[in-house]
Amino acid sequence: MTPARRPTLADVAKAVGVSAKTVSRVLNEDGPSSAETRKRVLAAVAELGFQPNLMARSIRVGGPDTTVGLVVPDLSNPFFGAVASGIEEVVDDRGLMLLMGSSQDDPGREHTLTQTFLARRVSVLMVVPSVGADHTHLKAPRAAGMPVVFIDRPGSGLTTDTVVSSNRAGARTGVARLIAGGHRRIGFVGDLPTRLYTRRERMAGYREALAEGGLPYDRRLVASAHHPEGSAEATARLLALPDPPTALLAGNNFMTLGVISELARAGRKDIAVVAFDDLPMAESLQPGLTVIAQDPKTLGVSAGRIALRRMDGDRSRAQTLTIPTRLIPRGSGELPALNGVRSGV
Amino acid sequence: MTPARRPTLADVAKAVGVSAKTVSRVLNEDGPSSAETRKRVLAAVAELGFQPNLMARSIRVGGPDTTVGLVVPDLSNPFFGAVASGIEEVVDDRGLMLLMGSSQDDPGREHTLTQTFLARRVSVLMVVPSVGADHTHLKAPRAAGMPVVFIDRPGSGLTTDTVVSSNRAGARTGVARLIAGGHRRIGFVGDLPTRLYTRRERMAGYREALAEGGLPYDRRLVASAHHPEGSAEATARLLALPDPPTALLAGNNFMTLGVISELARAGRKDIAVVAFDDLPMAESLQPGLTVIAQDPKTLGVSAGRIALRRMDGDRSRAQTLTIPTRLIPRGSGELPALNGVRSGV
DNA sequence: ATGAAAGCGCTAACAA
DNA sequence: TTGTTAGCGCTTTCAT
Repeated sequence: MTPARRPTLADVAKAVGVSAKTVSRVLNEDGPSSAETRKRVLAAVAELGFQPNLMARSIRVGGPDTTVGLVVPDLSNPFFGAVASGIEEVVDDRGLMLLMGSSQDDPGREHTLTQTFLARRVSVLMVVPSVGADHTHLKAPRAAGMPVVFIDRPGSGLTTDTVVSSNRAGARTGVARLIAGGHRRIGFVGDLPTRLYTRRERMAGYREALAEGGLPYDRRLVASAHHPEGSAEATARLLALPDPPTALLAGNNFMTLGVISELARAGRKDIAVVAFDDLPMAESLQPGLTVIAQDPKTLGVSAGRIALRRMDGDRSRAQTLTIPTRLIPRGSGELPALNGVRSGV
Repeated sequence: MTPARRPTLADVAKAVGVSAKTVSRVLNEDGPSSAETRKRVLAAVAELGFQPNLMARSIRVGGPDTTVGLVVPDLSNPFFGAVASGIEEVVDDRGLMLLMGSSQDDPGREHTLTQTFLARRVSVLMVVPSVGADHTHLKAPRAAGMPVVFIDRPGSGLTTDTVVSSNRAGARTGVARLIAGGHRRIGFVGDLPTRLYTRRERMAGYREALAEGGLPYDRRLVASAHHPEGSAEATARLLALPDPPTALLAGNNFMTLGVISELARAGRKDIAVVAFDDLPMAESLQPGLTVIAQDPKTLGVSAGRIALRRMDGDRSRAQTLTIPTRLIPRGSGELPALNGVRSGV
């Protein structure tokens, strides 16, 4: 059997015995219509299971689609899930939906995705830029009225609204805490690539704190990894140094998993840890994990608000909004520098 | 200044001095075109920053939109992020994108979302059904060729492809493990509402295991909560019973957070725990958390594969696919029933 | 209060 | 190899 064709406005019109325009009027509460016609039209709509074709509507009206295009590196990363949730919360009231795609942090994929979004005439484009991606192709659409917002990292080749976390200050605060606890050798386990904006900023904050504490920067105390497994290995290497760190800064949620896992495996309860990003069971670890919490939902909410303002005609200068991070002390960052006392300068 | 209008196919055609159809041919690699024209067309496209309007295309071609509509309860829940990621992985090759919306487990919102998706003519509709939601309105579109897949829970009022986890067997295996360890009083901390499919199934598995182990079902050992905080309180109540459980089954990831948090707070290392859903730091807890791991990504991948098969014309009977869960022993489920020996029958 | 005709941006079908 | 015409499903404009 051939599948039943989806009914169109014309089908409804024919069924009722009126013109298509009349049906359109009833459904959109456009011009006037008699109670009688209205009733019969609605009956036919229900009867036929008619669904107006929103694409056809968009075409005719000429306006943009009712979607927000969002490019994230990884759909399964809870951080970006929270961002998406924040965006949705804000744009939902305006009838906008989320069209999402993941770039895998690949500039090529990111470009393909943004092009597709443009072709789909999204109302708003939001991007978590990949390292090495260029965004010059977004200039014209933006000039034509489509808001573009960068999230979590600045974009390149386009000046537009941007929402990021206070990465540098957060890292500095966390490391300062460790220094205040007496630690003098503090390691940093960061993610890759090292050119990644958040990595660079957190690294910068780490170095600032060291400088402020009068501690030397020792590049041997800095390790990097892609995955939790790599992070665990990196942690092991750091602890095997002749003059090992007594405290660690974990650079993001994945790095933290590796650091914690290795410390647990090695039974090293003496190593202080401050971690970037809060994690679900952080407070149930022993000791509890001291974190620099980001606020991904607020990143999304802010991005959404800015976009709506732009859609409402705000033509002011592009702004960069920095969402504060928050140090949550839970124990692991408050461990005294016992080893530090022994092996320090 | 009035924003520049986005260029259309006609604009490109005029700029090059050819017909619209020729431009269309070049861009879609439809019929033949001379190398010369092709070059000039592409130049003009780049020059004007032309982006074909995909919605107009869809309308003309008559086919569905190139999107997969996905309704999940909560975008920020990593479980559904993983599901989404699995779907995307599969449908990406076919040029399909994810259009997502969250229902907050509200049947009304779910209905609105699915209606919007229908109006947008999504190629595929995937839904994690809310308790109490009805899906009869999806019958016609499905008959008209739009695949509908239920994920994680069965839908209602529509027979269609469904992908779920082996909730019952998983729970049974987990509880059997505890019984094998000598536990005779085993509590269950489940989520709400109790009518939720996954909750019911896991509860059923819990009871099956008790029965198989020759243990009585004691409803006082069953507690429920919405949030981790509630789960923590529920756990405390269970442990305060005159004849308290010596082991607990945590019903999902949020419940687990509460259980673990309360046990840590109370310093109860003697309570055995098996938890539904794996969690990032489960192995770093002390003892490591024994879990019944679901495979949300595979849920998504399977749903995607089924949908593609349907799009390719598969008209076979609707199938229900059950994705296995996997018990991962890490210590917390292997604790001996010390209290059980003392206070058991 | 309702309808007829034109057109949104694009492509199928048929010429040339 | 290229162009012309018509039409997707809807809404705008202008009549009636």
